Amino acid sequence: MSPRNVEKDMQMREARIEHILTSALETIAKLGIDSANIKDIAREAGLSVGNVYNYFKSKDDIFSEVLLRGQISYGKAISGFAGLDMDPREKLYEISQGWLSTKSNWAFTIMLQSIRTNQSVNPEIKEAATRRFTENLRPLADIMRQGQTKGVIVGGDPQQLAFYYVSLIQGLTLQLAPGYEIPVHIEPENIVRLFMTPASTAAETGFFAVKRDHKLLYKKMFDMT
Amino acid sequence: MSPRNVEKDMQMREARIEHILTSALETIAKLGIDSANIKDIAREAGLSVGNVYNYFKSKDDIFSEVLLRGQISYGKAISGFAGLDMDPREKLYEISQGWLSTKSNWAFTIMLQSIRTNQSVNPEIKEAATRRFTENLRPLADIMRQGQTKGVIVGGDPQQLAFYYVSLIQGLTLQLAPGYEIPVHIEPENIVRLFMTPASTAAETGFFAVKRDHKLLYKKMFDMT
Amino acid sequence: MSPRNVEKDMQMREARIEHILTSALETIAKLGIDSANIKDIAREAGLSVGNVYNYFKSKDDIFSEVLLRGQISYGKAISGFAGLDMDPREKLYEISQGWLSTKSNWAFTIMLQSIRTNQSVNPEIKEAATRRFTENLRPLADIMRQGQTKGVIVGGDPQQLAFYYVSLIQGLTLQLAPGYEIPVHIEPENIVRLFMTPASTAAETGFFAVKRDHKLLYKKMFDMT
Amino acid sequence: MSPRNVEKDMQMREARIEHILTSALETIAKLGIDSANIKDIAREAGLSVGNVYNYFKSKDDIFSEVLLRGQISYGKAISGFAGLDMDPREKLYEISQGWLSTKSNWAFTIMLQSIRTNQSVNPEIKEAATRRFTENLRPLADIMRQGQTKGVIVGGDPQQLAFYYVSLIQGLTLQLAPGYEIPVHIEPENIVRLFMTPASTAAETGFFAVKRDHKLLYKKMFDMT
DNA sequence: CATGAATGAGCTTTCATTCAT
DNA sequence: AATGAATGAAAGCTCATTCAT
Repeated sequence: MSPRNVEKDMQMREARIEHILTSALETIAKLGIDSANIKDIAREAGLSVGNVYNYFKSKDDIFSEVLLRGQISYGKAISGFAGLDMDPREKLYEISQGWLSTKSNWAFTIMLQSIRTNQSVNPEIKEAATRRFTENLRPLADIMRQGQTKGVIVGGDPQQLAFYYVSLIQGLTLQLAPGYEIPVHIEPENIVRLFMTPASTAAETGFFAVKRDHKLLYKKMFDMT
Repeated sequence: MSPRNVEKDMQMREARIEHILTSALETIAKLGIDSANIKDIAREAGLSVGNVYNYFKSKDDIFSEVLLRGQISYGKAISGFAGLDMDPREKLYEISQGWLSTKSNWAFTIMLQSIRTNQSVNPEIKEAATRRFTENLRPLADIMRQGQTKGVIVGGDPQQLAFYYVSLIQGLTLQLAPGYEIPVHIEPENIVRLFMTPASTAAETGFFAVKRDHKLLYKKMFDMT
Repeated sequence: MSPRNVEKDMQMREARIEHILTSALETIAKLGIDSANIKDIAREAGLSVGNVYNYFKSKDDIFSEVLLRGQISYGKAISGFAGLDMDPREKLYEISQGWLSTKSNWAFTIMLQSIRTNQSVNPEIKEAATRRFTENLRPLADIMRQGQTKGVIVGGDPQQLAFYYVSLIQGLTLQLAPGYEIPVHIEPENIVRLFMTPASTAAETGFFAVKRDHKLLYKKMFDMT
Repeated sequence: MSPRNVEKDMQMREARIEHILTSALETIAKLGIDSANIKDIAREAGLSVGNVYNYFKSKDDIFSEVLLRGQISYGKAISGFAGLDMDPREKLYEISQGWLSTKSNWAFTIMLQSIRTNQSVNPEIKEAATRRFTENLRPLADIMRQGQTKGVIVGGDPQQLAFYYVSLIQGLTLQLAPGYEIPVHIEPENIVRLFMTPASTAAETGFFAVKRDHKLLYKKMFDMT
């Protein structure tokens, strides 16, 4: 019937969607979420403005989809770490290191805040974004609990600890936004140490010195899709 | 005509400026930084749109002035704490408690990020905001150092610790943005404990139970302008 | 306080609103309802596009307001006729003559239809327009009833007769749309005769020949606001 | 290749064209003439957008073709009635009843008006639509004349009477547009009575009570293509 | 200083039409 | 013929900023 390969079309379409989302994220990372408009995103993607609307029904749709995929991807990565047989301290280290070294992550953080606090955004989208954020705390709380069981992570409500950890990471992420850097070093091992028990900290001799291709592991987790 | 009148005029003008800035902050807190426009701010201030422009030359001007004054005020408050003769842990507790309990503080955090990452904002303004942020780390680092000297705060570069602390507080502040709350408790004493030494944590028996009108103290510091 | 005359401002504002509505009607009459856009209306009114939005919140708002005022005005005129002490046949004649001789009335008829049948229009607006149309049938039915009582108007449900009469007038109105005229004369007295009883028609000798400044009377009724 | 195939192709093509036109009319009837776009029409027809352009060169082309065929079909039906050996009153009754009971006829009326009043439509198309409308008055005038000869239809210029009759029917048709109904009954016999002579009306005892499958006859006339 | 009407650039979105496959 | 992705010209609307009063 159709002179075109339907299956290939579908694949192309999915690839385009992916491409637009990537371009949107990059545009936000470059221009800031306020200045990033459809024209810029389309240009970044190498498409016409009108064509973008063949794949997404609105700008909000694009933005919330970018955030959605980021949150899902992040959630899977953290869940992956939670399920690994590895020192919980090391898990936190890997997560911190991986997240902070990925250039455009601050854009995700900004988007999450923007979507949650912007009055003109559809309430359902806001609610969904908040809910996914909350859900993503769970695997992190699991890691905290694992650490507490082993006596290497400080006591207290694991979910609250997870919340502090995530807030700290997000806060730091924002400081890493391009343009004007803050002249203070960020060292993942020091971040983790804040959550470690006295004994654990004392005993730890060169724990973090272990060589490992961190990025690879983190990336691997992210690709556990 | 008389010098008295001129002076009084100046005071009136300064009061107006203050009032507009307050209204701007409240509007942002209410509507989000994207939706807050001049008309809204003018309405909140009870002024006409045109009249607002008699006091500020642009919207960006208002926003960066709001941020500027917030940063200065915050800096003074922290410096005030740094100079006090008080247990450093208590200082951190007071600061955490005070900051997190002030409703519209998340708006400052959003503004700082918005100004720093928005491409259309004047680079000088961005640079200034970043610089002031960095400067405000110093008194906090002083408090950290005081704690380290007394052996109650964990070791490491005090400025880095201050940076982590501020990032954590800012990250938490964002989660407190109105609309959709995250169902996790935030307890200032637990935040401070993350930065305390083993010994300090162990010895601390009911340390934070001391009754005090925290808000009053924090407010007092903030009003040291 | 205000250096401007507030009352005068209000009057100006009302005049502007009126002016925009008139311009909108004229634009529709000139270009057709499909082609009439805000830019055209603004140009016709001698205003900038943006300024139009200081008086109306949307294009639909303008259109439905035009229709609303037209319907109200029409309703008042018909009610006025219904209350007059005058031969009902003459009332119908006046109404027919007056309505058909007003140039832009076809635009009202088109608008009513457009608003009622356009899926993208707010349902409340559609409902309101339909309701007002129905309400405006009543005074016309009163006139029919008056005629029936005097034995000069044919029998049957007065409201149904009114509905037929209005539909006929509206149908004719549409044929009068500018551009390409239909080469058939429209004679108000013949229209009225369709609704007259045999006796009434027979007895009528030169009834409609009576000289009168019809337009004046009709206009007068319209201005009974 | 063979002549047979060419002929069959032509038939297929004509069937497609017919199908698209029907789909266009249904889409307009469903969504209103403003909202009906090519994508909707193509979907209704079960074709791709691009393929529709293999049969029509523009949207206006489709619309004016829908109207053209409707007008031709209507003209043939009326001419058919004019040529029948039947009471003229009955002819009018059949026409009224048939036209008003066909669901999507209001769409034709709207289209006629839209095309005639829309400035962006090709003038030739507008002129043609108006001309055909005028031509279609003739057979109706013939029916009026037949009635006048028999003394059952009121006097006056037959063409003018036909014009009134058509306007009335069109006016009523618009009121029948879906969405918000006007709560007034429409009774075809009452419509016809408006055009009947006193004697005719008096003598008529149960004239319209004659049972007949009206729709069938009307349909039959319409299919005289 | 005070007002809010006025401007116009810029944004998001729609859609008839074209075109590579 | 058949497809739907691609285009680009508009449309509606918003809003920071200016300006006559």
